Amino acid sequence: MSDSTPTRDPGAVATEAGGGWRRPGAPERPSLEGLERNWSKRWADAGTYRFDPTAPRQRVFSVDTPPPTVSGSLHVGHVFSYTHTDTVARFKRMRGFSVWYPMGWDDNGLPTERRVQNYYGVRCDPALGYEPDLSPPTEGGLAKGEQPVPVSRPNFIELCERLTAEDEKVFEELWRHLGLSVDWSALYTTIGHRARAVSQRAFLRLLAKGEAYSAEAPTLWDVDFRTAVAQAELADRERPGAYHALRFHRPDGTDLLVDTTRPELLPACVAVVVHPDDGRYRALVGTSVTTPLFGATVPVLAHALAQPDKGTGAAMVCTFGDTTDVTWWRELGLPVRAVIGRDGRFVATAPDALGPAGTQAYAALAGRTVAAAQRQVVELLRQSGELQGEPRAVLHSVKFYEKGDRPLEIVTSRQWWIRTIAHKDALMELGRRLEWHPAFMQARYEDWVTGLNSDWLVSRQRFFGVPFPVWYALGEDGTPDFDSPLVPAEDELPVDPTTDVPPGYEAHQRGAPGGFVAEVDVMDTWATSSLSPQIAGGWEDPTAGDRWSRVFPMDLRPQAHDIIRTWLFSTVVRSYLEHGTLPWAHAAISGWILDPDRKKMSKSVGNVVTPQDLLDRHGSDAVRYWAASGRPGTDTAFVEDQMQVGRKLANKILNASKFVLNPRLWTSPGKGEPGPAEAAALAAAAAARPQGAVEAVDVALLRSLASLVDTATRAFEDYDYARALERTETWFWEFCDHYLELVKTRAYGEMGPGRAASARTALSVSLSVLLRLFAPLLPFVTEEAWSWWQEGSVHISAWPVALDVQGAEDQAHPHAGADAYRAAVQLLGDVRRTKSEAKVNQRSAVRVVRLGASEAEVAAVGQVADDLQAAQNIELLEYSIAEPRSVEVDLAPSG
RNA sequence: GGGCGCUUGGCUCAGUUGGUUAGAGCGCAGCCUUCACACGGCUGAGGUCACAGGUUCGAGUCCUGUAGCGCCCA
Repeated sequence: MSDSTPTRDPGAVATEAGGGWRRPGAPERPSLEGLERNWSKRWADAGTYRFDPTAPRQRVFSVDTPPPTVSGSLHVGHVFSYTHTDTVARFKRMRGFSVWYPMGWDDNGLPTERRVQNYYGVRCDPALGYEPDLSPPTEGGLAKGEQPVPVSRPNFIELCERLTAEDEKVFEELWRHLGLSVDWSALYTTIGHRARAVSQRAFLRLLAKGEAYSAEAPTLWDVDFRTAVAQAELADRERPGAYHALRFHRPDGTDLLVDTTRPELLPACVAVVVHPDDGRYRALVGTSVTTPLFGATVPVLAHALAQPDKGTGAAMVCTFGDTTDVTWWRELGLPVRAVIGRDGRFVATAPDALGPAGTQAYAALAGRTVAAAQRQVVELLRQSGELQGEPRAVLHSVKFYEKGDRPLEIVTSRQWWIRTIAHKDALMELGRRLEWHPAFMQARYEDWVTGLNSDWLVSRQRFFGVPFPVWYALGEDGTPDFDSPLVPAEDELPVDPTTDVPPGYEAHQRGAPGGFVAEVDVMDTWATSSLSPQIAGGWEDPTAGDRWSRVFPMDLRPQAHDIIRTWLFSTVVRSYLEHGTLPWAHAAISGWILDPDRKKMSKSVGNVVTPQDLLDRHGSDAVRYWAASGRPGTDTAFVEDQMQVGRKLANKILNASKFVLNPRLWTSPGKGEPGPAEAAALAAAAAARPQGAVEAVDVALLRSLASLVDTATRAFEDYDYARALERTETWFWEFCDHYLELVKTRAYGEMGPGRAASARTALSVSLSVLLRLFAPLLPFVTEEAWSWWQEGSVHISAWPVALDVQGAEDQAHPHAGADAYRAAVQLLGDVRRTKSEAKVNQRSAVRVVRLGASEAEVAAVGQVADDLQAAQNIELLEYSIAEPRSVEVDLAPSG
């Protein structure tokens, strides 16, 4: 308790400070410990980040959040990119938008299947029946040598759901701890009821419009996963192979040499092609040759895709060795002689076109793997003398499923497709209309659209996915009618055709002649996640009110650049086909995290760091600081040093706040204990236009702050959170190191109440503005400091506006005080240097400082002389006009 | 093979229309502690901006080419 009166006596003030002043806001020792737990709970309880469904469209900012795959754990790359999005969402919220910011879990598809297989030690066998109380053989993986237990499809799906539910709890906890300002009531998954209904509804509409269709066609096929694979999931990999020169036989008894890297496909050979301009073979085109070993007669044809400089220039066409074979087969009207089955092994029976000798030779291949069959064929060719010379090793690129281990084969099967080729031009135009951040990422999209060579294959021969809502009528002979699929009404969705019954049929007709049969394929996971705006946003959802019309088209799609050709592209396709529009106005593309050696972080390299551990050791704000330092679209090194820097910054914010909120600054001496009324008054003063700042340096500071507000606002508007952070951070350290030290004494009231008030105004306005500028980036520490003196959450306070910061009348004098501040900082440095070189305390007294400088600088120093003297304990400050500039600092004799 | 991005002190990075002695943090060296903060402060050393040409009064910044790294597409 103090009843002291205003005084200029520093000693008296010190006594007063020690005399029991209480700080109603800032704690005695501010700390970063526990902020995450405390504030994430309070935000959840208060519904701070809840979307306002009544906000008009123009006041809504909607985000199409990427649903992370729940098939393992989140890694630092996730923390990195999700933080980027969160900073933008928080900025927009403070700008007055109602932010639609859902979270989704991608628990659909192959990654989940694989994880469930490994975790529970099971494999799905669709032929088995459901077991109600099945308990899996293990939780946590099989030991070496143990075989997985086969389980039914419903049991398998149950296990998928059980494990993803566990994973999702952990994920949500981590995101809350990181401080993502997600509206958790808007959570979605990609396998849940809603996602299945939306996927099926959207599919049925495309089917009705003819934009989705099924067709029997050669399809890239992974023999291990036993599913079709789409173009977007391909990866070219360099593999060693060998050219084998095979002797094909001409009617005149001479040989035609054909080079191939896949001699095992000889029984599937349907033609030989040469380039039309290749003079060597011109006479052959239109004739026939006989294949070695198998004795099939095949035509020699011309096609521009034949490469004269590759091998002998004559290539055999097989059904099917690669995608070029498919092109030749289609464009030259060739027959199918399939030899490779869906299991990747040679089928049991030889193609009909092979003669008796050929059929006999084929018997040695039946049931073999591709690799074994190749060895066998080469051996037979050697014996028959139809292999010319030895195989020549070559390194060639082979198509793989991006998650697969063996080269893809091409098999003919019935699949579902969504039309893209017919819409190439429109899709290209949509890509141009989308605003890309950074802009150069658009090239990835254009490359992809330009290179599209087939429609989008959406069916997968898997178990854990959204079923196609389709049945086929069976004829009296039991043949399914694939051309006119049976479909459910939209209000029945979602359906599972393997258990539900199509309209007009009874359950007992399943599989019976004249009855029906279910489509057993499921949709590829991208066919569902491409509908993330519709799933989360409430498209055709009666329980969502009119939310859809308020959030769509969305404002922002944030994602990483590696899934531009999949997720981004497919979402554009679905939005275009269903709504005729782009799904969003902006796409913000994050880079990757590289380890300090600039390698991409990945589990296989073993350089992955778990995020929870990072958050525990550095604190969420510190980790966010590191993440927000990574510029949009730029790969960023994982450097823990940066997190320590972030932690220091957070700590500095707490302590600078504590200083500005020191009751000695904002309570009139003699008025007794400060209370809530004073705190409210201070908060109000900080929010109002700072008319009270009259001293030159205070005016200059606020002007510079106003400029910072403009810069940070523009940066955020351009999705450049990194620039906003960098500028704000730089300004803040400058503020602490120079301004704070310069005006400290005056702010304490030692130069009178009027001059103190000017500094206090600048300090409180600066603190208020800084906390808000930092809020999207460092949500925990800013909320903590804000709570010491302000009502409500900083995260729903108004983003600062430059005009309010600098004051209206100051606009007319934009340079007021700037010279004084600059001169003060320079002289401050001069004196500090002298003291540092003399190895004395920075607080030690200076007997005299003599400055000779330009007229302008002398005038400027005159405006801050008192502050300078106080800050550096200078007894006598002399300044006069002189050139060149000189500074003389006489320290007081020690002792 | 086509395309995109990157290359600035030991490390991580700023440097927005080309303009005075190229900046910051970390690290390093030296020094300083009651009065917001030792998760602190002050001071300092350290870079011919990958390389070679060109445009210009002037280039880290624009143009051309080369090299290295990374990625996308074929």
